[in-house]
Amino acid sequence: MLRPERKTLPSDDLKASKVLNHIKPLVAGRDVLDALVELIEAAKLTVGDKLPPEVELARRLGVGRSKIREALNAWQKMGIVVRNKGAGTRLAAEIASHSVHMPLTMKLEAESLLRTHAVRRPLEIEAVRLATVEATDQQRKVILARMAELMAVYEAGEDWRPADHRFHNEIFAATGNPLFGQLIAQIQKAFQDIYEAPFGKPHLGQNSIVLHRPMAEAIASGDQISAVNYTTQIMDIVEAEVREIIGAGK
Amino acid sequence: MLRPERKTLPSDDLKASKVLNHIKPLVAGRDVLDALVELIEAAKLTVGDKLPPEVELARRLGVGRSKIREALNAWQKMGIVVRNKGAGTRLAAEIASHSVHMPLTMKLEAESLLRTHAVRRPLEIEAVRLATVEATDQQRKVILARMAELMAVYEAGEDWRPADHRFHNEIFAATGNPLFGQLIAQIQKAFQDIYEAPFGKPHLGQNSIVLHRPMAEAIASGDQISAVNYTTQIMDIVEAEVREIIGAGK
DNA sequence: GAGTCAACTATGTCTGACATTGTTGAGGGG
DNA sequence: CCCCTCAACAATGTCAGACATAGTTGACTC
Repeated sequence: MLRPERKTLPSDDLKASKVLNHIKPLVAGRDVLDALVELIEAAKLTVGDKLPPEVELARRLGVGRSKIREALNAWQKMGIVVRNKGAGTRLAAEIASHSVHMPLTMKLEAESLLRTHAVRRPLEIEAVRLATVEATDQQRKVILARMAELMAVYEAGEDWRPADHRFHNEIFAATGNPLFGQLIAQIQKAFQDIYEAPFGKPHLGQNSIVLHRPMAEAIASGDQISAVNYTTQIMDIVEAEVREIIGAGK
Repeated sequence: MLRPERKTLPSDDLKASKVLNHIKPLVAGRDVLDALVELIEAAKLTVGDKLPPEVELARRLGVGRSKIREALNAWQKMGIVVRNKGAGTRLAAEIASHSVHMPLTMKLEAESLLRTHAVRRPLEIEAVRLATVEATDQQRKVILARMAELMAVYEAGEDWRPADHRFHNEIFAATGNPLFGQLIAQIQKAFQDIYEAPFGKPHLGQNSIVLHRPMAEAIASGDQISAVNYTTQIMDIVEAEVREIIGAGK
Protein backbone atom coordinates (compact mmCIF):
# COMPACT_ATOMS: atom_id res chain seq x y z
CA MET A 1 0.00 0.00 0.00
CA LEU A 2 2.91 2.26 0.62
CA ARG A 3 3.95 4.38 -2.29
CA PRO A 4 7.63 4.52 -3.02
CA GLU A 5 9.79 7.41 -1.95
CA ARG A 6 11.63 9.57 -4.42
CA LYS A 7 15.21 10.23 -3.66
CA THR A 8 16.52 11.61 -6.94
CA LEU A 9 16.14 15.28 -7.64
CA PRO A 10 15.46 15.91 -11.33
CA SER A 11 16.80 19.44 -11.58
CA ASP A 12 16.17 20.50 -15.10
CA ASP A 13 17.69 23.89 -14.47
CA LEU A 14 21.16 23.00 -13.34
CA LYS A 15 22.65 25.92 -15.19
CA ALA A 16 20.64 28.48 -13.30
CA SER A 17 20.83 27.04 -9.82
CA LYS A 18 24.55 26.54 -10.07
CA VAL A 19 25.27 30.15 -10.87
CA LEU A 20 22.85 31.30 -8.24
CA ASN A 21 25.52 30.79 -5.61
CA HIS A 22 27.68 33.50 -7.06
CA ILE A 23 25.01 36.14 -7.30
CA LYS A 24 25.46 38.86 -4.78
CA PRO A 25 22.50 39.87 -2.66
CA LEU A 26 20.71 43.05 -3.54
CA VAL A 27 22.10 46.19 -2.06
CA ALA A 28 20.04 49.32 -1.80
CA GLY A 29 19.16 50.88 -5.11
CA ARG A 30 19.91 47.83 -7.16
CA ASP A 31 16.96 46.60 -9.06
CA VAL A 32 15.61 43.10 -8.92
CA LEU A 33 15.43 43.01 -12.69
CA ASP A 34 19.10 43.86 -12.95
CA ALA A 35 19.97 41.01 -10.67
CA LEU A 36 17.84 38.64 -12.72
CA VAL A 37 19.51 39.82 -15.88
CA GLU A 38 22.86 39.18 -14.29
CA LEU A 39 21.77 35.70 -13.38
CA ILE A 40 20.52 34.95 -16.89
CA GLU A 41 23.75 36.16 -18.41
CA ALA A 42 25.95 34.30 -15.97
CA ALA A 43 24.03 31.06 -16.44
CA LYS A 44 23.94 31.57 -20.22
CA LEU A 45 20.24 30.82 -20.29
CA THR A 46 18.58 30.82 -23.69
CA VAL A 47 15.06 30.51 -24.99
CA GLY A 48 13.10 27.81 -23.23
CA ASP A 49 15.40 27.47 -20.27
CA LYS A 50 13.88 27.42 -16.84
CA LEU A 51 14.58 30.05 -14.24
CA PRO A 52 15.01 29.14 -10.57
CA PRO A 53 11.75 29.12 -8.61
CA GLU A 54 10.51 32.26 -6.94
CA VAL A 55 11.25 31.20 -3.40
CA GLU A 56 14.83 30.38 -4.19
CA LEU A 57 15.36 33.62 -6.08
CA ALA A 58 13.87 35.53 -3.19
CA ARG A 59 16.11 33.79 -0.69
CA ARG A 60 19.29 34.25 -2.70
CA LEU A 61 18.66 37.86 -3.57
CA GLY A 62 17.61 38.70 -0.08
CA VAL A 63 14.21 40.12 -0.96
CA GLY A 64 10.68 38.97 -0.43
CA ARG A 65 8.83 36.76 -2.83
CA SER A 66 6.47 39.58 -3.68
CA LYS A 67 9.24 41.61 -5.27
CA ILE A 68 10.39 38.67 -7.34
CA ARG A 69 6.84 38.03 -8.45
CA GLU A 70 6.32 41.65 -9.39
CA ALA A 71 9.46 41.64 -11.51
CA LEU A 72 8.65 38.37 -13.23
CA ASN A 73 5.08 39.43 -13.88
CA ALA A 74 6.33 42.60 -15.50
CA TRP A 75 8.58 40.54 -17.71
CA GLN A 76 5.75 38.27 -18.63
CA LYS A 77 3.68 41.23 -19.76
CA MET A 78 6.59 42.23 -21.96
CA GLY A 79 6.76 38.74 -23.36
CA ILE A 80 10.21 38.03 -21.98
CA VAL A 81 9.27 35.09 -19.80
CA VAL A 82 6.37 32.66 -19.67
CA ARG A 83 5.08 31.54 -16.32
CA ASN A 84 3.03 28.44 -15.67
CA LYS A 85 1.50 27.23 -12.50
CA GLY A 86 3.03 23.92 -11.54
CA ALA A 87 5.70 24.20 -14.18
CA GLY A 88 8.19 26.99 -13.74
CA THR A 89 9.15 30.26 -15.32
CA ARG A 90 10.87 30.00 -18.67
CA LEU A 91 12.63 32.40 -20.96
CA ALA A 92 10.42 33.24 -23.91
CA ALA A 93 12.16 35.90 -25.94
CA GLU A 94 15.40 35.61 -27.79
CA ILE A 95 17.47 37.81 -25.60
CA ALA A 96 20.75 36.14 -25.05
CA SER A 97 21.95 35.42 -28.53
CA HIS A 98 24.11 38.03 -30.18
CA SER A 99 26.17 41.14 -29.63
CA VAL A 100 27.95 40.41 -26.43
CA HIS A 101 29.09 43.99 -26.12
CA MET A 102 25.66 45.26 -25.23
CA PRO A 103 24.48 44.66 -21.71
CA LEU A 104 21.51 42.37 -21.49
CA THR A 105 19.32 44.99 -19.93
CA MET A 106 19.61 47.10 -23.03
CA LYS A 107 18.90 44.14 -25.23
CA LEU A 108 15.78 43.35 -23.30
CA GLU A 109 14.48 46.82 -23.49
CA ALA A 110 15.46 47.21 -27.11
CA GLU A 111 13.33 44.20 -27.91
CA SER A 112 10.34 45.85 -26.31
CA LEU A 113 11.16 49.05 -28.11
CA LEU A 114 10.91 47.35 -31.47
CA ARG A 115 7.78 45.50 -30.49
CA THR A 116 6.06 48.61 -29.32
CA HIS A 117 7.00 50.34 -32.51
CA ALA A 118 5.72 47.44 -34.59
CA VAL A 119 2.29 47.88 -33.06
CA ARG A 120 2.32 51.62 -33.21
CA ARG A 121 3.24 51.71 -36.85
CA PRO A 122 0.02 50.42 -38.44
CA LEU A 123 -2.10 52.42 -36.04
CA GLU A 124 -0.31 55.62 -36.90
CA ILE A 125 -0.51 55.02 -40.61
CA GLU A 126 -4.21 54.23 -40.48
CA ALA A 127 -4.83 57.29 -38.33
CA VAL A 128 -3.17 59.50 -40.91
CA ARG A 129 -5.15 57.91 -43.71
CA LEU A 130 -8.41 58.40 -41.83
CA ALA A 131 -7.52 61.95 -40.95
CA THR A 132 -6.83 62.72 -44.59
CA VAL A 133 -10.31 61.53 -45.48
CA GLU A 134 -12.34 62.65 -42.51
CA ALA A 135 -10.84 65.91 -41.30
CA THR A 136 -12.90 69.06 -41.41
CA ASP A 137 -11.52 72.19 -43.05
CA GLN A 138 -10.97 73.66 -39.64
CA GLN A 139 -8.97 70.64 -38.53
CA ARG A 140 -6.83 70.72 -41.64
CA LYS A 141 -5.88 74.29 -40.85
CA VAL A 142 -5.01 73.41 -37.29
CA ILE A 143 -2.85 70.53 -38.47
CA LEU A 144 -0.90 72.85 -40.75
CA ALA A 145 -0.51 75.31 -37.90
CA ARG A 146 0.80 72.66 -35.54
CA MET A 147 3.22 71.54 -38.20
CA ALA A 148 4.51 75.08 -38.64
CA GLU A 149 4.92 75.35 -34.90
CA LEU A 150 6.84 72.10 -34.82
CA MET A 151 9.21 73.18 -37.58
CA ALA A 152 9.84 76.51 -35.89
CA VAL A 153 10.72 74.90 -32.59
CA TYR A 154 12.89 72.36 -34.32
CA GLU A 155 14.83 74.90 -36.33
CA ALA A 156 15.32 76.97 -33.21
CA GLY A 157 17.16 74.01 -31.75
CA GLU A 158 14.81 73.63 -28.82
CA ASP A 159 13.14 70.49 -27.54
CA TRP A 160 10.63 69.73 -30.26
CA ARG A 161 8.95 66.71 -28.76
CA PRO A 162 6.10 68.52 -27.01
CA ALA A 163 5.26 70.22 -30.31
CA ASP A 164 5.55 66.89 -32.09
CA HIS A 165 3.15 65.43 -29.59
CA ARG A 166 0.61 68.18 -30.14
CA PHE A 167 0.92 67.77 -33.89
CA HIS A 168 0.20 64.07 -33.81
CA ASN A 169 -2.62 64.50 -31.34
CA GLU A 170 -4.28 66.86 -33.74
CA ILE A 171 -4.11 64.21 -36.41
CA PHE A 172 -5.69 61.65 -34.11
CA ALA A 173 -8.44 64.10 -33.27
CA ALA A 174 -9.09 64.60 -36.95
CA THR A 175 -9.82 60.92 -37.44
CA GLY A 176 -13.04 61.39 -35.54
CA ASN A 177 -12.22 58.24 -33.60
CA PRO A 178 -10.94 58.85 -30.07
CA LEU A 179 -9.76 55.27 -29.76
CA PHE A 180 -6.78 55.96 -31.98
CA GLY A 181 -5.54 58.69 -29.74
CA GLN A 182 -6.09 56.67 -26.60
CA LEU A 183 -4.42 53.52 -27.82
CA ILE A 184 -1.42 55.31 -29.23
CA ALA A 185 -1.15 57.37 -26.06
CA GLN A 186 -0.89 54.15 -24.08
CA ILE A 187 1.73 52.80 -26.43
CA GLN A 188 3.58 56.09 -26.54
CA LYS A 189 3.79 56.10 -22.78
CA ALA A 190 5.24 52.63 -22.67
CA PHE A 191 7.59 53.70 -25.45
CA GLN A 192 8.93 56.64 -23.47
CA ASP A 193 9.23 54.72 -20.24
CA ILE A 194 11.42 52.31 -22.09
CA TYR A 195 13.72 54.37 -24.21
CA GLU A 196 14.27 57.23 -21.86
CA ALA A 197 15.60 54.97 -19.18
CA PRO A 198 18.45 53.08 -20.80
CA PHE A 199 19.36 55.28 -23.73
CA GLY A 200 19.08 58.69 -22.22
CA LYS A 201 17.06 60.89 -24.50
CA PRO A 202 18.37 60.20 -27.97
CA HIS A 203 15.75 62.36 -29.66
CA LEU A 204 14.29 59.46 -31.48
CA GLY A 205 12.70 60.48 -34.72
CA GLN A 206 14.97 63.40 -35.40
CA ASN A 207 15.83 62.23 -38.88
CA SER A 208 12.21 62.20 -39.88
CA ILE A 209 11.30 65.74 -38.88
CA VAL A 210 11.75 67.11 -42.38
CA LEU A 211 9.10 64.72 -43.65
CA HIS A 212 6.46 66.20 -41.38
CA ARG A 213 5.85 69.20 -43.58
CA PRO A 214 4.92 67.33 -46.76
CA MET A 215 2.90 64.88 -44.70
CA ALA A 216 0.86 67.64 -43.10
CA GLU A 217 0.33 69.25 -46.47
CA ALA A 218 -0.85 65.96 -47.93
CA ILE A 219 -3.35 65.59 -45.11
CA ALA A 220 -4.53 69.15 -45.54
CA SER A 221 -5.04 68.74 -49.26
CA GLY A 222 -6.74 65.37 -48.91
CA ASP A 223 -4.04 63.47 -50.78
CA GLN A 224 -4.51 60.09 -49.18
CA ILE A 225 -1.78 58.25 -51.04
CA SER A 226 0.93 60.80 -50.36
CA ALA A 227 -0.04 61.13 -46.71
CA VAL A 228 0.20 57.41 -46.14
CA ASN A 229 3.42 57.34 -48.09
CA TYR A 230 5.13 59.99 -46.00
CA THR A 231 3.90 58.44 -42.77
CA THR A 232 5.25 55.08 -43.78
CA GLN A 233 8.60 56.67 -44.52
CA ILE A 234 8.61 58.38 -41.14
CA MET A 235 7.85 55.16 -39.33
CA ASP A 236 10.56 53.37 -41.27
CA ILE A 237 13.09 56.00 -40.31
CA VAL A 238 12.20 55.78 -36.66
CA GLU A 239 12.49 52.03 -36.80
CA ALA A 240 15.91 52.31 -38.40
CA GLU A 241 16.98 54.67 -35.65
CA VAL A 242 15.89 52.22 -33.02
CA ARG A 243 17.80 49.43 -34.68
CA GLU A 244 20.85 51.61 -34.93
CA ILE A 245 20.71 52.48 -31.27
CA ILE A 246 20.53 48.89 -30.19
CA GLY A 247 23.28 47.89 -32.57
CA ALA A 248 23.11 45.20 -35.21
CA GLY A 249 19.76 44.79 -36.95
CA LYS A 250 17.88 41.84 -35.62
CA MET B 1 2.40 66.62 27.25
CA LEU B 2 -0.52 64.75 25.79
CA ARG B 3 -1.13 65.24 22.14
CA PRO B 4 -4.73 65.77 21.12
CA GLU B 5 -6.83 63.01 19.70
CA ARG B 6 -8.34 63.18 16.27
CA LYS B 7 -12.00 62.38 16.05
CA THR B 8 -12.92 63.65 12.60
CA LEU B 9 -12.42 61.40 9.64
CA PRO B 10 -11.46 63.45 6.59
CA SER B 11 -12.75 61.07 3.92
CA ASP B 12 -11.75 62.67 0.71
CA ASP B 13 -13.21 59.84 -1.28
CA LEU B 14 -16.81 59.89 -0.23
CA LYS B 15 -18.01 59.15 -3.70
CA ALA B 16 -16.11 55.94 -4.00
CA SER B 17 -16.74 54.50 -0.58
CA LYS B 18 -20.43 55.18 -0.78
CA VAL B 19 -20.91 53.23 -3.96
CA LEU B 20 -18.72 50.45 -2.69
CA ASN B 21 -21.66 49.05 -0.78
CA HIS B 22 -23.55 48.24 -3.92
CA ILE B 23 -20.77 46.44 -5.70
CA LYS B 24 -21.34 42.76 -5.89
CA PRO B 25 -18.55 40.43 -4.83
CA LEU B 26 -16.57 38.74 -7.51
CA VAL B 27 -17.95 35.50 -8.80
CA ALA B 28 -15.75 33.01 -10.55
CA GLY B 29 -14.46 34.18 -13.88
CA ARG B 30 -15.17 37.81 -13.32
CA ASP B 31 -12.13 39.98 -13.56
CA VAL B 32 -10.94 42.30 -10.84
CA LEU B 33 -10.38 45.03 -13.38
CA ASP B 34 -13.97 44.78 -14.54
CA ALA B 35 -15.19 45.19 -11.00
CA LEU B 36 -12.97 48.22 -10.53
CA VAL B 37 -14.27 49.70 -13.75
CA GLU B 38 -17.79 49.17 -12.52
CA LEU B 39 -16.94 50.92 -9.29
CA ILE B 40 -15.39 53.88 -11.06
CA GLU B 41 -18.38 54.26 -13.29
CA ALA B 42 -20.90 53.92 -10.51
CA ALA B 43 -19.09 56.45 -8.37
CA LYS B 44 -18.61 58.73 -11.37
CA LEU B 45 -14.95 59.18 -10.54
CA THR B 46 -12.99 61.47 -12.80
CA VAL B 47 -9.38 62.47 -13.18
CA GLY B 48 -7.72 63.12 -9.85
CA ASP B 49 -10.28 61.37 -7.70
CA LYS B 50 -9.09 58.95 -5.10
CA LEU B 51 -9.93 55.27 -5.18
CA PRO B 52 -10.76 53.38 -2.00
CA PRO B 53 -7.72 51.86 -0.28
CA GLU B 54 -6.52 48.41 -1.20
CA VAL B 55 -7.67 46.69 1.95
CA GLU B 56 -11.20 47.97 1.60
CA LEU B 57 -11.38 47.03 -2.06
CA ALA B 58 -10.12 43.58 -1.23
CA ARG B 59 -12.68 43.17 1.52
CA ARG B 60 -15.62 44.36 -0.55
CA LEU B 61 -14.74 42.41 -3.65
CA GLY B 62 -14.03 39.29 -1.68
CA VAL B 63 -10.49 38.77 -2.94
CA GLY B 64 -7.08 39.09 -1.37
CA ARG B 65 -5.09 42.26 -1.32
CA SER B 66 -2.55 40.75 -3.66
CA LYS B 67 -5.04 40.55 -6.49
CA ILE B 68 -6.09 44.14 -5.97
CA ARG B 69 -2.47 45.21 -5.96
CA GLU B 70 -1.72 43.30 -9.11
CA ALA B 71 -4.62 44.91 -10.91
CA LEU B 72 -3.79 48.41 -9.73
CA ASN B 73 -0.13 47.99 -10.58
CA ALA B 74 -1.08 46.91 -14.07
CA TRP B 75 -3.19 50.03 -14.41
CA GLN B 76 -0.39 52.18 -13.16
CA LYS B 77 1.89 50.83 -15.86
CA MET B 78 -0.74 51.78 -18.38
CA GLY B 79 -0.96 55.24 -16.93
CA ILE B 80 -4.55 54.88 -15.81
CA VAL B 81 -3.92 55.38 -12.11
CA VAL B 82 -1.13 56.91 -10.05
CA ARG B 83 -0.19 55.27 -6.80
CA ASN B 84 1.68 56.90 -3.96
CA LYS B 85 2.88 55.42 -0.75
CA GLY B 86 1.19 57.19 2.10
CA ALA B 87 -1.24 58.94 -0.19
CA GLY B 88 -3.70 56.79 -2.03
CA THR B 89 -4.39 55.66 -5.56
CA ARG B 90 -5.80 58.27 -7.89
CA LEU B 91 -7.25 58.24 -11.35
CA ALA B 92 -4.73 59.63 -13.82
CA ALA B 93 -6.23 59.14 -17.25
CA GLU B 94 -9.68 59.92 -18.50
CA ILE B 95 -11.14 56.47 -18.65
CA ALA B 96 -14.63 57.29 -17.60
CA SER B 97 -15.73 57.97 -21.15
CA HIS B 98 -13.94 55.80 -23.68
CA SER B 99 -11.31 53.25 -23.09
CA VAL B 100 -10.52 49.80 -24.24
CA HIS B 101 -10.85 48.76 -20.65
CA MET B 102 -14.36 50.09 -20.32
CA PRO B 103 -16.68 48.11 -22.47
CA LEU B 104 -19.60 49.03 -20.23
CA THR B 105 -19.76 52.61 -21.25
CA MET B 106 -19.33 51.79 -24.87
CA LYS B 107 -22.26 49.45 -24.92
CA LEU B 108 -24.52 52.42 -25.06
CA GLU B 109 -23.34 53.69 -28.36
CA ALA B 110 -23.60 51.59 -31.44
CA GLU B 111 -21.22 53.97 -33.07
CA SER B 112 -18.37 52.80 -30.93
CA LEU B 113 -18.79 49.47 -32.60
CA LEU B 114 -17.54 50.99 -35.81
CA ARG B 115 -14.82 52.87 -34.01
CA THR B 116 -13.54 49.76 -32.36
CA HIS B 117 -13.51 48.00 -35.67
CA ALA B 118 -11.65 50.87 -37.27
CA VAL B 119 -8.84 50.44 -34.78
CA ARG B 120 -8.83 46.71 -34.93
CA ARG B 121 -8.62 46.64 -38.69
CA PRO B 122 -5.07 47.93 -39.23
CA LEU B 123 -3.78 45.93 -36.29
CA GLU B 124 -5.22 42.74 -37.63
CA ILE B 125 -3.90 43.34 -41.12
CA GLU B 126 -0.43 44.11 -39.88
CA ALA B 127 -0.48 41.07 -37.64
CA VAL B 128 -1.28 38.86 -40.61
CA ARG B 129 1.45 40.48 -42.67
CA LEU B 130 4.00 39.97 -39.91
CA ALA B 131 2.91 36.41 -39.34
CA THR B 132 3.35 35.69 -43.03
CA VAL B 133 6.93 36.90 -42.82
CA GLU B 134 7.98 35.74 -39.37
CA ALA B 135 6.19 32.47 -38.68
CA THR B 136 8.22 29.31 -38.19
CA ASP B 137 7.42 26.21 -40.19
CA GLN B 138 5.85 24.70 -37.13
CA GLN B 139 3.61 27.71 -36.65
CA ARG B 140 2.51 27.66 -40.27
CA LYS B 141 1.41 24.09 -39.84
CA VAL B 142 -0.53 24.92 -36.70
CA ILE B 143 -2.25 27.81 -38.44
CA LEU B 144 -3.40 25.51 -41.21
CA ALA B 145 -4.60 23.01 -38.65
CA ARG B 146 -6.58 25.64 -36.78
CA MET B 147 -8.10 26.78 -40.03
CA ALA B 148 -9.17 23.23 -40.88
CA GLU B 149 -10.67 22.92 -37.45
CA LEU B 150 -12.56 26.16 -37.91
CA MET B 151 -13.98 25.11 -41.26
CA ALA B 152 -15.06 21.74 -39.87
CA VAL B 153 -16.89 23.30 -36.96
CA TYR B 154 -18.48 25.86 -39.25
CA GLU B 155 -19.72 23.34 -41.77
CA ALA B 156 -21.09 21.22 -38.96
CA GLY B 157 -23.31 24.15 -38.10
CA GLU B 158 -21.95 24.52 -34.59
CA ASP B 159 -20.74 27.66 -32.82
CA TRP B 160 -17.56 28.45 -34.67
CA ARG B 161 -16.41 31.46 -32.70
CA PRO B 162 -14.20 29.62 -30.21
CA ALA B 163 -12.42 27.99 -33.12
CA ASP B 164 -12.18 31.34 -34.88
CA HIS B 165 -10.65 32.78 -31.76
CA ARG B 166 -8.04 30.04 -31.55
CA PHE B 167 -7.23 30.51 -35.21
CA HIS B 168 -6.58 34.21 -34.89
CA ASN B 169 -4.64 33.76 -31.68
CA GLU B 170 -2.32 31.41 -33.49
CA ILE B 171 -1.69 34.12 -36.07
CA PHE B 172 -0.90 36.65 -33.38
CA ALA B 173 1.47 34.22 -31.76
CA ALA B 174 3.22 33.75 -35.08
CA THR B 175 4.04 37.45 -35.30
CA GLY B 176 6.55 36.93 -32.51
CA ASN B 177 5.19 40.08 -30.90
CA PRO B 178 2.92 39.45 -27.91
CA LEU B 179 1.69 43.05 -27.99
CA PHE B 180 -0.50 42.35 -31.01
CA GLY B 181 -2.30 39.60 -29.20
CA GLN B 182 -2.71 41.64 -26.05
CA LEU B 183 -4.02 44.77 -27.74
CA ILE B 184 -6.40 42.94 -30.00
CA ALA B 185 -7.59 40.83 -27.09
CA GLN B 186 -8.53 44.02 -25.28
CA ILE B 187 -10.31 45.35 -28.31
CA GLN B 188 -11.94 42.03 -29.03
CA LYS B 189 -13.29 41.93 -25.51
CA ALA B 190 -14.85 45.33 -25.85
CA PHE B 191 -16.15 44.29 -29.23
CA GLN B 192 -17.95 41.23 -27.90
CA ASP B 193 -19.39 42.96 -24.89
CA ILE B 194 -20.87 45.46 -27.25
CA TYR B 195 -22.39 43.44 -29.99
CA GLU B 196 -23.53 40.53 -27.91
CA ALA B 197 -25.53 42.64 -25.54
CA PRO B 198 -27.75 44.81 -27.68
CA PHE B 199 -27.94 42.74 -30.83
CA GLY B 200 -28.08 39.24 -29.51
CA LYS B 201 -25.50 37.04 -31.14
CA PRO B 202 -25.63 37.92 -34.79
CA HIS B 203 -22.63 35.80 -35.64
CA LEU B 204 -20.67 38.71 -36.85
CA GLY B 205 -18.21 37.74 -39.50
CA GLN B 206 -20.19 34.84 -40.85
CA ASN B 207 -19.99 36.06 -44.41
CA SER B 208 -16.22 36.11 -44.26
CA ILE B 209 -15.63 32.58 -43.06
CA VAL B 210 -15.03 31.24 -46.53
CA LEU B 211 -12.12 33.64 -46.94
CA HIS B 212 -10.27 32.15 -44.01
CA ARG B 213 -9.02 29.17 -45.92
CA PRO B 214 -7.18 31.09 -48.68
CA MET B 215 -5.90 33.51 -46.08
CA ALA B 216 -4.41 30.75 -43.95
CA GLU B 217 -2.88 29.17 -47.02
CA ALA B 218 -1.34 32.47 -48.03
CA ILE B 219 0.21 32.82 -44.59
CA ALA B 220 1.47 29.28 -44.66
CA SER B 221 3.07 29.72 -48.05
CA GLY B 222 4.56 33.10 -47.20
CA ASP B 223 2.55 35.01 -49.77
CA GLN B 224 2.50 38.36 -48.08
CA ILE B 225 0.43 40.22 -50.66
CA SER B 226 -2.35 37.66 -50.85
CA ALA B 227 -2.49 37.29 -47.10
CA VAL B 228 -2.92 41.01 -46.60
CA ASN B 229 -5.44 41.09 -49.42
CA TYR B 230 -7.67 38.42 -47.98
CA THR B 231 -7.45 39.93 -44.51
CA THR B 232 -8.45 43.30 -45.87
CA GLN B 233 -11.44 41.73 -47.56
CA ILE B 234 -12.43 39.99 -44.36
CA MET B 235 -12.26 43.18 -42.39
CA ASP B 236 -14.31 44.97 -45.04
CA ILE B 237 -16.98 42.32 -44.86
CA VAL B 238 -17.17 42.51 -41.10
CA GLU B 239 -17.43 46.26 -41.31
CA ALA B 240 -20.27 45.98 -43.79
CA GLU B 241 -22.05 43.59 -41.46
CA VAL B 242 -21.66 45.98 -38.59
CA ARG B 243 -23.11 48.81 -40.62
CA GLU B 244 -26.03 46.66 -41.61
CA ILE B 245 -26.72 45.63 -38.03
CA ILE B 246 -26.79 49.10 -36.64
CA GLY B 247 -28.96 50.25 -39.48
CA ALA B 248 -28.13 53.01 -41.88
CA GLY B 249 -24.49 53.44 -42.81
CA LYS B 250 -22.75 55.81 -40.46
C1' DG C 1 6.78 -1.72 -22.63
C1' DA C 2 2.84 1.22 -21.72
C1' DG C 3 -0.33 3.14 -18.48
C1' DT C 4 -1.39 4.60 -13.60
C1' DC C 5 -0.87 7.25 -9.82
C1' DA C 6 1.15 9.30 -5.85
C1' DA C 7 4.77 12.37 -4.44
C1' DC C 8 7.05 16.38 -5.70
C1' DT C 9 7.60 20.98 -7.70
C1' DA C 10 6.26 25.63 -8.59
C1' DT C 11 3.15 29.28 -9.21
C1' DG C 12 -1.41 31.60 -7.58
C1' DT C 13 -3.71 33.45 -3.77
C1' DC C 14 -4.93 34.66 0.99
C1' DT C 15 -3.75 36.41 5.51
C1' DG C 16 -1.36 38.99 8.87
C1' DA C 17 2.26 41.84 10.16
C1' DC C 18 5.52 45.58 10.02
C1' DA C 19 8.02 49.46 7.49
C1' DT C 20 7.84 53.72 5.16
C1' DT C 21 5.94 57.73 3.57
C1' DG C 22 2.23 61.36 2.74
C1' DT C 23 -1.51 63.85 4.95
C1' DT C 24 -3.93 66.12 8.49
C1' DG C 25 -5.15 69.00 12.11
C1' DA C 26 -4.40 70.74 16.78
C1' DG C 27 -1.44 73.52 19.38
C1' DG C 28 2.13 77.03 20.19
C1' DG C 29 4.71 81.15 19.05
C1' DG C 30 5.23 85.29 16.40
C1' DC D 1 -4.44 86.18 12.71
C1' DC D 2 -0.97 83.47 10.32
C1' DC D 3 2.64 80.21 10.05
C1' DC D 4 5.32 76.63 11.80
C1' DT D 5 5.95 72.29 14.21
C1' DC D 6 4.76 67.74 15.18
C1' DA D 7 2.37 63.68 16.54
C1' DA D 8 -1.31 60.65 15.09
C1' DC D 9 -3.38 58.69 11.20
C1' DA D 10 -3.85 56.67 6.53
C1' DA D 11 -2.28 54.22 2.76
C1' DT D 12 0.95 51.82 0.03
C1' DG D 13 5.43 48.83 -0.04
C1' DT D 14 7.42 44.76 1.57
C1' DC D 15 8.05 40.52 4.00
C1' DA D 16 6.78 35.95 5.78
C1' DG D 17 4.00 31.88 6.24
C1' DA D 18 0.41 29.07 4.78
C1' DC D 19 -2.68 26.75 1.73
C1' DA D 20 -4.72 25.88 -3.06
C1' DT D 21 -4.02 24.35 -7.61
C1' DA D 22 -1.91 22.63 -11.52
C1' DG D 23 2.09 20.50 -14.10
C1' DT D 24 5.91 17.00 -13.92
C1' DT D 25 8.19 12.96 -12.77
C1' DG D 26 9.29 8.34 -11.96
C1' DA D 27 8.48 3.92 -9.67
C1' DC D 28 5.24 0.45 -9.76
C1' DT D 29 1.82 -2.61 -11.89
C1' DC D 30 0.03 -5.29 -15.49
